[in-house]
Amino acid sequence: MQSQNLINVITDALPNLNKSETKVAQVILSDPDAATQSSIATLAKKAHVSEPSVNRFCKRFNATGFPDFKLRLAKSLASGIRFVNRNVDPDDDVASYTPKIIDSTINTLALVRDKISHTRVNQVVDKLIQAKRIYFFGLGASGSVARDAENKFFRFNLPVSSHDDVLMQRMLASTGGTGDVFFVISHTGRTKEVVEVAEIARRNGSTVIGLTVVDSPLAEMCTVTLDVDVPENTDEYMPMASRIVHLVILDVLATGVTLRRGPDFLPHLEKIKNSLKPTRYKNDN
Amino acid sequence: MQSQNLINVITDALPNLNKSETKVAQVILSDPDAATQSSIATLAKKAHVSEPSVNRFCKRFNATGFPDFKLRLAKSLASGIRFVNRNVDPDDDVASYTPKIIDSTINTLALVRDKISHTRVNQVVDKLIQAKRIYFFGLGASGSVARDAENKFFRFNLPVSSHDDVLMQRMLASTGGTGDVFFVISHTGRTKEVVEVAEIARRNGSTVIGLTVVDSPLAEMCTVTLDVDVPENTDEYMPMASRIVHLVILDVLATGVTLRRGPDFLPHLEKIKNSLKPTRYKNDN
DNA sequence: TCTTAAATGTAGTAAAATTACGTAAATTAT
DNA sequence: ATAATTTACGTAATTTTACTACATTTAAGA
Repeated sequence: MQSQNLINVITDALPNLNKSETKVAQVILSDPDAATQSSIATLAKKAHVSEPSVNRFCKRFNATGFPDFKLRLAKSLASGIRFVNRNVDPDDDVASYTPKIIDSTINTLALVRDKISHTRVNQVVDKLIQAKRIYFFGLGASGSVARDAENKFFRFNLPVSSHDDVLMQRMLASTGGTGDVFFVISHTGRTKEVVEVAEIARRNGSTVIGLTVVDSPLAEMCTVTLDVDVPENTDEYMPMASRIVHLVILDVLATGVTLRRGPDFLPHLEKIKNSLKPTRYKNDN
Repeated sequence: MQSQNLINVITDALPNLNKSETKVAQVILSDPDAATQSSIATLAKKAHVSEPSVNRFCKRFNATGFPDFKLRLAKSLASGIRFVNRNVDPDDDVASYTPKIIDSTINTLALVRDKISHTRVNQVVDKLIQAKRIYFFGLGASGSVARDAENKFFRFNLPVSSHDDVLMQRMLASTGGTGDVFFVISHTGRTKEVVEVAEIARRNGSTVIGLTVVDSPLAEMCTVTLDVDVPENTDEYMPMASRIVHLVILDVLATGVTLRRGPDFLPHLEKIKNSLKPTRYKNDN
């Protein structure tokens, strides 16, 4: 993997290096932080090798040159990198598992940020803008995602509802038609009931949007799919990141819709916000 | 603070910079990763300023010079996290607002990771382990967080329920007692109804756990509070990050409980996982 | 409007990194 | 063992990059 820690890479490569490269490696490993702040000349001196040797050393590790190498070394040294991609151990204490779980969520989000299709997002926003009515469907953990989505989207002055009852979902899907958008959320994309509901809705001419996994049965059934390629967690201790990802994607969609509505729509949002003020103790925003 | 992220520092300083420095800042913030790989000349060209201006800019941020500045920038960029705290503009397109929203969520999570009190997390896990029964309470957006929590915690073979009905919450709070844990989730910590419910539960001898804001009326009412110091979003376009944070904290708590239960408990979790297999199309995990 | 200070740019200089090339060491084949 | 060939390493020149000193412009204050 590209994001593998440079220091580990160097340590691993140590036995395969030749004389002068080993000298350079040792100097860097003995004080990587100092290395990031030295010039090629001082480093060469410290390692008792020539400058080009240091340069060649850098290129061996896929850097374009010495400055690039230092940059990558600096990134490896950054504090934020700590727990990246590490799983929770059965004997971890709070101070260990807390950042691990949060970091793992952060990494997943970063992945989604870089991979999500903007075209698709746009298409979905299009559909949501055109909708006369929106239904959010989800079962299990996706049920609360659907509910959260309802809480976000009712603000757009549209009939919106969320459902986690399979029978209810079937009935609604079969009564829907043009102008109705069924927004189906599924962590696996393979739950039979969910796929069937999507099929029913589709057959009746409704728009079906899927927030689910690439190439899943559900994805194939939808008008547009926002397929998220979140790595499946095999670890028992690790929580499901897809819920979080789905929520954030719904945030993105809601923002997309708000922007399309234009600035004239903002007072309406403000009104909703203010409606809650009397329910709160003072010193509020 | 020294470990403060350079990008945040630049963003904060933005209003105090003079013309050419602002130009430089904008170019760097718009693509920090590119900045770390450019020479002072190319950066100066991009920002339409002279090279010494870039150099002065770097020195203003306590760097010894341009290379040192790039190094520090690189560290801030480590682990794929862009800490940029840019807001969504009314005329942003998908490609702009999508990463902005995800980055903002990531940024908030990173903040929580560094600030959350491990002692408190431990205390809450203690209480949850000892609980005979757990009620998750939340209104509005926190309602779906509560529901998600229920979906996670029922796996521990405990009577668990979630409620978003104020009357129901009051009744349950007043009938509770020792061994009952009321887990109250609130974005603001100032919703009167919620604070009252917490008070009722507390009076009846139940344990009240708050997932809410520091120094809020709710926080003061609780046996233990996990107070999250998530920056309030004033921007209309920006989604509420606290929901996500709350969900992730609940992930952390659930993991804490799982670990305390020990390895003997894993087969039980496995059983629940397997129970869903028949509901899915094949080729599943 | 003049004075002064701050901001920015120009041009020259120094430093750093890279390349081309040559020599030395090591490896292989004879 | 020694010649041939490859690989490793260094020297020196070149190029790129960063920095400094100073000049010019712009803005602010009197």
